[in-house]
Amino acid sequence: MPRRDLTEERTAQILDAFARCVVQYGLDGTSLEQVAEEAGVKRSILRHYVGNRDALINAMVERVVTKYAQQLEAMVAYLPEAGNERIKTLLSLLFQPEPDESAQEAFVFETLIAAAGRYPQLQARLREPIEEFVDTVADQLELVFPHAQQQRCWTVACGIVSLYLTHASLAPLALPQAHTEAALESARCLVASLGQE
Amino acid sequence: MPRRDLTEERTAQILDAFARCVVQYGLDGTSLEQVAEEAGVKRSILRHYVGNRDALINAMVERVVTKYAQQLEAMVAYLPEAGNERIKTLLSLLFQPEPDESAQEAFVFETLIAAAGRYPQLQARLREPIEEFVDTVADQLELVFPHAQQQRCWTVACGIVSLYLTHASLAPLALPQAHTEAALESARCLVASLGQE
DNA sequence: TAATAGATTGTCATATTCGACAATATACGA
DNA sequence: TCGTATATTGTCGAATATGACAATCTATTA
Repeated sequence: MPRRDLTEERTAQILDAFARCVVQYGLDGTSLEQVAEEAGVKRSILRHYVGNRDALINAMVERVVTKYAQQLEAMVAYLPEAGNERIKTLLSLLFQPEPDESAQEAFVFETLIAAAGRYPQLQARLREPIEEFVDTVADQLELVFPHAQQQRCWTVACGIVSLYLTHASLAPLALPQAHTEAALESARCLVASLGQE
Repeated sequence: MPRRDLTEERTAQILDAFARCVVQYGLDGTSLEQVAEEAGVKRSILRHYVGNRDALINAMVERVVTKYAQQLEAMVAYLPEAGNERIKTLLSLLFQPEPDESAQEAFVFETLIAAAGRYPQLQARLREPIEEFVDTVADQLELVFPHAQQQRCWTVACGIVSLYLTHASLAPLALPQAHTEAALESARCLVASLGQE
């Protein structure tokens, strides 16, 4: 007899709006009023489905972390089987021009990282996706360079992820294409070092 | 007969406070009231010396950019003459554990970068310090590897700067020491590639 | 010491924010 | 069709934000 449960849709709608607001107004500087307007709902709705700011932040942290994991998984699934092409494709995917939306996601993540200094529990929660990203890249490298030391693969993976993160966060600057190419070239250079043993 | 001019001190005091607030409340989400309180002055003082939010933001952009340039200059001046040690010292300086204050500066910079999407004039202003950073590192590399192609040096410089930026912005996560070492090792690997021609 | 330019403080009107809760509307099943 | 659980809207009070400007204080120097 009750009405259809809209919790999931409304929650996603509100958290997406929150992410957009955070870019401009910060994690603690975004008013719930603004979020509601950005989401196109009344503030009472926001309050009803999510709660106060603490609840909003916690919900977004979970959303960001799971989204990250999904994207990573999707990317790995997309890679071709062939060993040679596998790393090549991986690097192409990482260092392609980023859509605007992606830059927003990157900045929200950085905002959460900066907040980790204040909210210690956030530290551990945010370390996970980073570590997982690095480990996943390291796994791919080990597949293609079975003779390389695991530690070397991990180090190179760290380097690649670092290069990618900067690439993503500097996107709004619209630097000359050469910067992206340099990042890609640097990543290739690191990978190549694995084959020289 | 007039009183001593406090414009510089007060402005610096206020802009530093603004930077601290921006980390938590964002560029447009920080109330001038909060900035004034953080700076330990009345809001009227802030208004007197700096003005409204637009003026505050513009002033901080200039401050961030000039600070960046000064720090870069100071670092280069500190490097030893000896060619071998020069790059080694440079990398040591870049990839040492960052003080908390530095992480804050990095995030403020990222916040401005994210805002560059909204304020196009910011784009050009923020590109400068990045380009200068890369060019400076490239210069150091050319000094030590005179036989390497200039373009290769620039590419490696791009990579090193990227690795550094990620290192700085992930600092609040307090990742295991191994990550910093991996970034340093990756940077060394890129540098080493210049000597293999 | 007295005059003065600038520092500092106070206050007011208007607008926004947030939490809380009451009130209403509507889709679904019985 | 009707009851009901849920969605949605409305509103109130306390707190805070902002711009403008008036008022007061104080270090400096003539």
